Amino acid sequence: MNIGEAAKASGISAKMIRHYEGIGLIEESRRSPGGYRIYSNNDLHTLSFIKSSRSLGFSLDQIKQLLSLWQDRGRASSDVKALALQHIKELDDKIAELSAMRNLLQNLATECHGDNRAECPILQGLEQQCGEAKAKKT
Amino acid sequence: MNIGEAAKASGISAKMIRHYEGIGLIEESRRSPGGYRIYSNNDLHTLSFIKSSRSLGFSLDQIKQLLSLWQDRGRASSDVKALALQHIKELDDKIAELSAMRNLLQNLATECHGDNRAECPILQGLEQQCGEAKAKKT
DNA sequence: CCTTGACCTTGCCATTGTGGTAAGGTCGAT
DNA sequence: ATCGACCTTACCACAATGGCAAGGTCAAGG
Repeated sequence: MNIGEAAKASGISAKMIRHYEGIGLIEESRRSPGGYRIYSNNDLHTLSFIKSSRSLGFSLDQIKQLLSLWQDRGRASSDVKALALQHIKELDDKIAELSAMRNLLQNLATECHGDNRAECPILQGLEQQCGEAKAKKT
Repeated sequence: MNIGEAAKASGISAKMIRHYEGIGLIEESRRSPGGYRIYSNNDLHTLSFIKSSRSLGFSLDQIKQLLSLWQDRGRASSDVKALALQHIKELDDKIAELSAMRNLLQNLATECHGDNRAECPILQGLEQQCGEAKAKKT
């Protein structure tokens, strides 16, 4: 099947399929005489695996590892689990970070009348030491 | 004060201060005869405001709006609150998305023995319809 | 046989926010 | 005069995705 069909079937855009090939996440596909990429059901299976992994928030780099474990019959499930647990931790950290932001902001917003007067606890909060909320990049 | 001191005092890197100037988030600063940027306490105040806003997860675009409201004596606090509520919604959406991922992944991980055998429910989950987890970009 | 339209190809640019590096200028102190 | 610490601009990079443009392929229908 062509890339368009593979895209539709896998839920990954044609653009991204080409990109994944370019960065070596998937192998270069076979080509038709005219140069069109051709995908087998097996390829589609791989694309779907990638799609699922992306849906769970794994990075392309992590997916590269997942893929090689997936294709390694001699893998230890502990290796997979380690990757998963690490990602769960990343998710938890991010969730905690966002929740902290949310709560701080919610507090400020609650105090704000939200009328046509200029006085505004939200702006006052931002003006002050509000930066205490440590928001680290991950 | 020079950009280095302003950076240290505001918690925003010199690199970013220049960048913010470049994209018009802050005005071009005064310059010393030698071409060095010079910052006043007032400028520092603005930088701190930006820092706080970033800590709460506002985008630079949103911060541009916040800044103009902040500097507008005739603002209505409702406008600020609207911005804040919108951002809270964004945060909530993101948190919900990440939590959904986390929970799905946690379920898979719980079922995985994590030993040296190859059988692995996590990989099996990714292989199957796991893509059900709709993870939309925001 | 030739045209048309749908699909494919590559390649480059944009996004968001931040970091890095390089080549050079400034400044204060010795 | 010189040295080190700081500054300047101007590029490149990341991650993951989208968009556009100029051109090639292919199948169907006239």
